[in-house]
Amino acid sequence: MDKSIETKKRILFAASELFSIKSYDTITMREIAKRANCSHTTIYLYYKDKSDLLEKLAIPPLLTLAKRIDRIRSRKTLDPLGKLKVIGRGMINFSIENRSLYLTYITVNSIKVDEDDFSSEINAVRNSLFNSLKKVILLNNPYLTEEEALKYGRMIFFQIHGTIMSYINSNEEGLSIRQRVIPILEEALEFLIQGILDKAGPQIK
Amino acid sequence: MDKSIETKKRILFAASELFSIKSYDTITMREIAKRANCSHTTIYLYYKDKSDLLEKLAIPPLLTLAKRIDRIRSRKTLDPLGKLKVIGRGMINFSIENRSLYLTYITVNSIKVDEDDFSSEINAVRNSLFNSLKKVILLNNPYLTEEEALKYGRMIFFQIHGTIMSYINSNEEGLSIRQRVIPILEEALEFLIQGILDKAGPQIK
Amino acid sequence: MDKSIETKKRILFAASELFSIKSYDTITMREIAKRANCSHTTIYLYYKDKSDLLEKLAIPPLLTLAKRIDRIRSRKTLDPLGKLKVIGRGMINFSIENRSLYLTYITVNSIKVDEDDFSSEINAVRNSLFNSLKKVILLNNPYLTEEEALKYGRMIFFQIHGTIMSYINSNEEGLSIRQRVIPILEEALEFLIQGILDKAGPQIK
Amino acid sequence: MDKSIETKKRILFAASELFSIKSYDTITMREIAKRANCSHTTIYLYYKDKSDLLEKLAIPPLLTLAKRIDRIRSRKTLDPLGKLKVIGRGMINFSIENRSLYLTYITVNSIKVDEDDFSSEINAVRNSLFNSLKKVILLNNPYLTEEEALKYGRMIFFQIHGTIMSYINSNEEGLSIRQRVIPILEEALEFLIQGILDKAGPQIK
DNA sequence: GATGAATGAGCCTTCATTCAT
DNA sequence: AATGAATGAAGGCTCATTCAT
Repeated sequence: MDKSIETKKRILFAASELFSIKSYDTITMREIAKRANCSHTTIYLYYKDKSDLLEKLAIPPLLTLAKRIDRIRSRKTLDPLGKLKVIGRGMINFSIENRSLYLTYITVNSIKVDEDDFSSEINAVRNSLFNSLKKVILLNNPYLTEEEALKYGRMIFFQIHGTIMSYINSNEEGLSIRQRVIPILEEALEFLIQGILDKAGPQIK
Repeated sequence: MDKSIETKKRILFAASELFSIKSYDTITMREIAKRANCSHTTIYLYYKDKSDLLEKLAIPPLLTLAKRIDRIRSRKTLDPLGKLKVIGRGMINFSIENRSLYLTYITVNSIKVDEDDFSSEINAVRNSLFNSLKKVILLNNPYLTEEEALKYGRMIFFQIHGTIMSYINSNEEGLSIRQRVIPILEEALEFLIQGILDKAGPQIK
Repeated sequence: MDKSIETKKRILFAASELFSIKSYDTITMREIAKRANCSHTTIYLYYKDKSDLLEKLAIPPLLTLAKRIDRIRSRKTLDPLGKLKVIGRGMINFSIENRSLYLTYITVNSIKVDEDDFSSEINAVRNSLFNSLKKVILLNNPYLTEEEALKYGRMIFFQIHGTIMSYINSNEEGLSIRQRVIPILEEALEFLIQGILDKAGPQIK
Repeated sequence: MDKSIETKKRILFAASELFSIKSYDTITMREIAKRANCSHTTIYLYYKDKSDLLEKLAIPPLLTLAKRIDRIRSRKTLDPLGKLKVIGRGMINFSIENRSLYLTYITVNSIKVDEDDFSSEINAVRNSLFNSLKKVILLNNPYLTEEEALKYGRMIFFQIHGTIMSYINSNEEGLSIRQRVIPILEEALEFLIQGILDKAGPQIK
């Protein structure tokens, strides 16, 4: 019983390691098995098939990210802009640690999109992510209409997403990416928030 | 003669359509052929192999885009911010028209990067694109150091890129995308440029 | 009219050149066409298909060889052993000039053997060749029974054939082959004929 | 375990059968598989690829033959000519039993000769075979120079080789071949050895 | 609980061959 | 008389997946 659980974990871990450096299509079951130190047939004991394995793999980190963002949002010691920066950094870190999963969530490229279970789950998480972003925007400028909040939520997301996409498929080291990219993102967030404050909240004054 | 050219085009178009929704590895020659309404062997009449097809597919539109941006940059009747907005709109239009390819250029996902010919060509164009962006930034704020210009060039690019990536894999209509996305992008560009002016050029005042 | 014949010839020549350096399977119609400076479809104007081309190609040289051997056999200025040597040399030359045809005749490997027309024609020629050999043996020792003549004909043929097979698939230069191989063959023929004289014709004495 | 070994053998056998009647290029993996009563993919379970299969196929029997010849050479109860005859018979038997492979060794037809591992191994064995032959010749006439021994070694080999080549691609029964061919070969060997003795060793007298 | 054995589907590519001009 | 366009069949090979133990 114990052993079985351990094997299952080893497989998941091996797969996640691989998914973090290679894309879905280029990963083979045998490769995963090798890393997990078991036969490739053993994988089928625990996972229906390759895409099942990916789902199982993908959901938890996504949830983690969503939770993490939520937690940041409600942290009291941070000012609204600070929160946004931390979130941005969090997403960058996440994208680096889960390189090819990130792509998977956003560009549902490789996964059969017709498997509703999965894409709906993923969509749920994605939406919760958007929502968090929107809420933080509202924290920054509480006078925004719902519509404006949505719009600026997207704007911010686009900036973060674009940043991430610029390296997501490269082989660059995580550290090097962070050093290069985080300062740019933080400054961009400052600018954007400033713009949002200036333009959309004259009444604050 | 006529017919042959037409077939070649059909193949190219089919491939580009597919490349717009799937990654290199998951696209098969037979799939392309089916879409192009010809036999998969016919493809080999016009393209050496799969990777050749991709190259042929990618380079020309990229060049067009680069040229277009360059032309905008040197237009005299536009103020610097206006130029940036036009460029942003241009890239969005391009990404919609070549939904297919945009991904390919930026996320060199699938292509064996060790094939120098290709990646160098693509990189060249990509760099010229970056450069144009940088130059327009400098037009907006001539007091920037080279380094700052580079940094803000990237920042702007990330915003545009992120915007584009948000729909590039969807099936949404071009018009609908434009309506939804261009206002956000233009406002974002305003904010960013404003930030760049405020922060990096206090001496202007 | 003229032109057509010329094209046909060019094709045949190109094919024969190729067959002399490569094996049937590795030669492609396009390759032949290229060498013949015409389209590969043109070949089908003159030859039913690839194997037809080979047949047309194979018979004449074989006939030539058979005739040549016959002529040698009836040359008056040569003693019987001399004739055999000249024949041996002739076969070696032939095998060098028609490297891959030689193989084809003897090891009917590549050609569909069920095409009776061809194999029968080839067999006919092959038999006439054997016959010539037998007759020369009889010239050397007229006291042989028919059966013995057949047997020694084979023996001689085996020696020649084995010699040829030793280089037929190599890339060695014709000249080098000749220098290396002809002396051995001639001496072998001497020995064999001597043996045939000694043993099978004591009555001559 | 047992089963796997059996399958592997079946594949090897099927391949060898095919190699005995067709050339490397014309044999397909699927064809082998059909004969071996398994899927063509199964072959890849046991052999890296087509050429690997051929290697595995070729080396062992060749080694066996080389050893066998060596053993004959050093047998004390046989006179030199007798040894040669036994060797000749051995090679004929071998070629009949491995009809399949004989061609492969000698006419390295099909194998990419640039794969050094393989051709070197095969060449090694082939050379050892030649050497054995040479040594037996020297046993017959110890007064030969090294060069002469080499030359006569070849001569003998050509006779044997030619004999074998004459039936190697036929469907004739082993027994029938032996009856037809061995007497001829033995007599040929007698003649050749006699010639070698007469001519190359006058000093013996 | 785990695995070795086996397979079918499918991929890229080549080639002889036919069709239409 | 000749050719460019197009194709089906086939080949080597890989991979996810199933079966039997």
